[in-house]
Amino acid sequence: MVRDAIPALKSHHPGKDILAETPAYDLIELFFFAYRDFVSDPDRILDEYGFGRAHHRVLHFVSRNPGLTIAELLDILRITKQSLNRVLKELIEKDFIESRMGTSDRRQRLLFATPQGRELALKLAKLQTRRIMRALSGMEPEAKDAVSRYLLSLIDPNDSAHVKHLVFGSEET
Amino acid sequence: MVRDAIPALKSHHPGKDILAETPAYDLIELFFFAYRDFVSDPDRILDEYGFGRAHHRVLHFVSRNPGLTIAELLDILRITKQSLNRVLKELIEKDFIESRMGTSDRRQRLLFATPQGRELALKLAKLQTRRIMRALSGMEPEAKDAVSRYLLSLIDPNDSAHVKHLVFGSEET
DNA sequence: AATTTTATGTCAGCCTTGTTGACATATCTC
DNA sequence: GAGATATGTCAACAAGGCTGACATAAAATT
Repeated sequence: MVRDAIPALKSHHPGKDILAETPAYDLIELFFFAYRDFVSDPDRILDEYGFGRAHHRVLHFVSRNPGLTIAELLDILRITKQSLNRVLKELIEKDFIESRMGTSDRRQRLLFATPQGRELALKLAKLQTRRIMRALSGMEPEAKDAVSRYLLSLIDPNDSAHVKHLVFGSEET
Repeated sequence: MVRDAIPALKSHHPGKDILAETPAYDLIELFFFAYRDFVSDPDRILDEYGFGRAHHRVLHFVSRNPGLTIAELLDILRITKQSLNRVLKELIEKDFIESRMGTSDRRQRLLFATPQGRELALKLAKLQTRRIMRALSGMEPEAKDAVSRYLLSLIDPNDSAHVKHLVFGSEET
């Protein structure tokens, strides 16, 4: 480990061993509190529809990726198909998501948000965006990019390519 | 795009609709994926002890804030005392946390992590720190500060002072 | 054509972690 | 002494994870 080659890893306290990894309590705890509040916004609205966070996640990714298959969705959410099916069934019954048979592979189900589903997904995304914009508003323009790169780097390296494609891959306009 | 259907949402600059708040999908989704992976590291170890994420949160904040009271812990975690008590009881029984009667107010319970508790808390914090350091390692030194300020600003303004004090306030050694 | 693999659905039951409501106890405050 | 406060506890319930087993249709392989 060529520690000195990476300034960010250099120790501020010369006595402390860098390998002991002084815990980054600040970033750990801020992450917890930020996430806690970040997901609380949608909760209130979801309640009115009889939905929970699990429904939100499914609706969000389906709305953002029309034609998503069950397998791809499972890979994104990292839950079992039984867990997914419970909430997905409700979203389909209440007409927020539509499931069509695959065209090339007819075993697959291609998922689409209905107009009603897209509307709710957008409403929730805007809510969260308002919080994000408020946070970014006081910061330098480069900050957003730094935050974005930080979050991306927190993701398991195995998945980062996949996530990158999902998040940035299909930029319309 | 039926922008003209809702006059109140019409933009001054065609194309850039301020009030429509184009969703920050990138930061929304990256936050989800980053958090998903961030909490997954400790999960594996907690399993070996028969603990879950709820135990982790309690142990973490007690370890970081020796003498924390039940009320303060409830305020941090935002859960009911019944939920807290379930996991706290287990942590006390298994000797990871110790509960002492308050000195000035004997109704209060002051919580302390035992040596075993501190050890586990530290082990988990180091695991998460490793992920954080890996993410920061490729970035400019100012990036950490930007991320920190961003996360802090995501928190409900009502709580940010409290969180700031909790996270940065008591820098011991 | 027969077989195997794959994508999905579904039943049944369990666990963790959140919730509400009611009630008990000790201690502090007025 | 009366009332407020900090905590503990019982019971029941809900959301959203999990495992295991089994079913079906369609694709892929042999």
